[in-house]
Amino acid sequence: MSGILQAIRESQGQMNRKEQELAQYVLEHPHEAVQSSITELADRSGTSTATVSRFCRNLMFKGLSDFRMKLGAELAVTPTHSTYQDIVAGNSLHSIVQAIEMNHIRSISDTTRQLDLQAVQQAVGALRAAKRIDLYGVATSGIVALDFQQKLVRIGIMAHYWPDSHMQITSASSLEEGDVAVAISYSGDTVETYDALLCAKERGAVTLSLTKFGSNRISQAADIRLFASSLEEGMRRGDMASRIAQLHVVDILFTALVSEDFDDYVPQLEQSFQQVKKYRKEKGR
Amino acid sequence: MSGILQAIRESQGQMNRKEQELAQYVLEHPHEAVQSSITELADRSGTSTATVSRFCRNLMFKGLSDFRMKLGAELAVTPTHSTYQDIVAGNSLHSIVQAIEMNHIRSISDTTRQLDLQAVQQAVGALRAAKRIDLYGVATSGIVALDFQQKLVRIGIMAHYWPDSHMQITSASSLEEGDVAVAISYSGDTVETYDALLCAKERGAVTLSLTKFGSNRISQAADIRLFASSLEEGMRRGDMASRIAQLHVVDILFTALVSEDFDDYVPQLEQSFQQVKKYRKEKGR
DNA sequence: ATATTTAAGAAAATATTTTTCATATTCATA
DNA sequence: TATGAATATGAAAAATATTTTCTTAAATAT
Repeated sequence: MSGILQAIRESQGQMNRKEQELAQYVLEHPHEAVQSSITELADRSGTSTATVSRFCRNLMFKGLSDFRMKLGAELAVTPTHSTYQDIVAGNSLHSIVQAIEMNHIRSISDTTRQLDLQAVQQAVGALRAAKRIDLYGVATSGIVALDFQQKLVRIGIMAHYWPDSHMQITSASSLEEGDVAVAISYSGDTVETYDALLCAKERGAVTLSLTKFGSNRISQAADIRLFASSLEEGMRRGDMASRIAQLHVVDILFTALVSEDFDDYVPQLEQSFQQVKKYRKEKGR
Repeated sequence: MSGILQAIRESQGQMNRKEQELAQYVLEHPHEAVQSSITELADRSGTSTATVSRFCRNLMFKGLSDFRMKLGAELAVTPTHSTYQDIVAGNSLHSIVQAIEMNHIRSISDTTRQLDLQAVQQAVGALRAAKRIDLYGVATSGIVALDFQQKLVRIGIMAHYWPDSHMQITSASSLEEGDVAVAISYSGDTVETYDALLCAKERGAVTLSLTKFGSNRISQAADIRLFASSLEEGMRRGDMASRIAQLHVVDILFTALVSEDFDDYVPQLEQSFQQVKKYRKEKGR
């Protein structure tokens, strides 16, 4: 099942009654949904145009056309890698390997399909302009934050990540106007991460979120929202693919950043690489 | 090139002057074209909305939205270029996104292709049998190690990762026979990681390596060798894909481990998930 | 039981797309 | 070269589609 449909299914429970009905219709007839106009969609799902419009906004799309475009793109993807596989007891090693490969590849391409390039562009602009960048996240998302920090530091950007969530807030509280705070959370509901982001926002920092698709507190609070698609519910087995998808987005951000200031950053990257190498050599081995 | 773009190029010669100009714009900026409204498209291509509308009908689409939908769907299909893409200065955001997607997907499937299932099986056996598991790695590979540690701890396995490489050796020196030491290093040459692995080996631990493909000191020293493929290119820009590939292998190991002892581990996973949730709830939000 | 909040559709306001229509341009022919 | 027919094109009108506002109904809290 597609990342967007999966996201709809996951958040269906939190929706209003009519939106649930609409969600149901979309889940059952995704192809019709992508092709019909708002009136048709409203009629067929037994709702109203207003509800359809709100439904799309609530899912964090820019509107119906945006929803259509992105779902359409996802549905178009070749059915070779199409269905996410679940992993259960006593699977053969071979089937496990295949399932994981499929899930990872799928979540990377789903994430790419629904990526909002304008939001990416904005994010890159903000990151470039920032004097300082703070990263927030815990557990699996903390690892993604740490990864991003490493990359940023390597090109000489002052980026901070504290594994301790109190320190995350402490750090947020010293941000200044124009700095950037990046909140990473699969669910988009992690309390600690949300708090740190709010604090950063109060300080006047530009806030950026990287969460799963759909509506959630963290992305709602953020100025710039990025989404990583993933499949599974509830983060139990799920954070494997979601983490890969998040790292994928981090790589895109980072590469775009480097690409924009190629002449500044690439020598930096090269230098940090060489310095580490040299330091290690001198230690005598 | 996509079928629709190809068709446009082929019939471009027979078009009216303004439609040719529009066709040119679409050929040069297909992604902008699918996203913009008719007014934007008319403006950017230096034509009028009437021309845009007619253009679509002339190409036998039902209208602009139909054209958008179908071109969008075509563009969405991942181009299956088999070669890794390099990222250079001033790339368009879109080409960056495509290149990264391609590289990541490619490195995941390459890694899967060359994975030695017997080695994986041995690794899983050793990990299951271990009283304690030590993980070694620095920088990007340290993140992979940390990720693996988190996963193992979640199913109740005593796994250690120290970001400090002296502590890695310290930890290694207290391993015992039958414990497992996992060394993660893209190059396979990282001094600190190598030292920790050697130390673990001396203590009688089963040693496991996760490195790039080919011969390198760390994998030579290890009892069980796993390889993650990636771009060659010396680790500077390459470590994006290599890290994804390494995490992919980690996921395979972890899933295989869980799958073998499903009834023990899955409740553990579930419990650790619920405990975190409960603890967070109690904090009152 | 009453106030307050929330949900949802009708209708109004916007925005988008298509069609019509008037004009400009090209091309063939005398 | 002049003339008329055919075609191309954009402005504006008409038709559609989408979003927002406003009102009422329903749910929830006080």
